[in-house]
Amino acid sequence: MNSYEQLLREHKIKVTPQRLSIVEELYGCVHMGIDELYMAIKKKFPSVSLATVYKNINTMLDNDFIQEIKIPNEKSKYELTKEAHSHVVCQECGKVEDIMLDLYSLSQKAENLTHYQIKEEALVFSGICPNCKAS
Amino acid sequence: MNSYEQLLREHKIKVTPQRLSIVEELYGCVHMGIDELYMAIKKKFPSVSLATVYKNINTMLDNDFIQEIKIPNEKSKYELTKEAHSHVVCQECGKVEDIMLDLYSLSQKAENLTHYQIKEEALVFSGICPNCKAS
DNA sequence: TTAAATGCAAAAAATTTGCAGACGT
DNA sequence: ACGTCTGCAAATTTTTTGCATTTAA
Repeated sequence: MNSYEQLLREHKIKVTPQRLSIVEELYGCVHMGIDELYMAIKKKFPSVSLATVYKNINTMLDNDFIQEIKIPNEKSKYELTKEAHSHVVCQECGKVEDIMLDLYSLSQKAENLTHYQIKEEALVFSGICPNCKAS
Repeated sequence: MNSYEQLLREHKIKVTPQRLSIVEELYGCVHMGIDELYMAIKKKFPSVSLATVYKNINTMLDNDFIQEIKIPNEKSKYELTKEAHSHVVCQECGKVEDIMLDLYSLSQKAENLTHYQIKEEALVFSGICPNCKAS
């Protein structure tokens, strides 16, 4: 049993070839949108249906196996769930990168200012990546 | 000429009753989704069409008159453009509040870590608002 | 007067659902 | 064997577009 299977089982998600393809695609800090994912999977798995991708994305979201990243002015992308982190997205090419930042004190400030009980934070920086800066 | 008209003109947006309704609804740190907005406007303006609301939202986004707020697990809401700020959203009732936080040093860190040139930041805290905590 | 906005209906895009057959456990 | 997943098609939902008419400047 390979590690992708293991990952799925740990989240109580039944292992199917289609689901394994999704994990393969997203493994290793990869961020993809539904269409990207669909087309990528279709290459190795031509019979896959878009509906199946949607269903599996929803299952995986429900089981906290993947996360949706909502990006200003762009469509959402998805990633495998890992420790909380923030994102940097390139406004030119759309590339997304993970970034570890300590948001604790900000979160504290937010609680003090609003009296909400803060449970999570979503932080997305937008800018220009080194590649796009060069060209 | 009232202040809503003025606001629109400052952003080079032609003044129409439908657009004035949108401004009235959003004025004063109000955050609303498309449907909410549509239904609110329909009350004072029964003939308004959903297509018009979409078109106007898009025009206003293009002209930087309003901003879209992408919220985890929820539909987007819109607000009048003002100085950069962050948001706190209640996971129970969906209420959104503005919050001023200094993200400068975080943004610097993000630049140092990723070598992106950061242009903007979107920060949304999710939690439970004081009202919902009480009940 | 002229370009742009409106409302409607239709079209397109995005997402979900129902179901028969296939598959995982 | 049982319940779940898949693929397909159809149904919804969301958003955009085309066009005739009205309206703002």
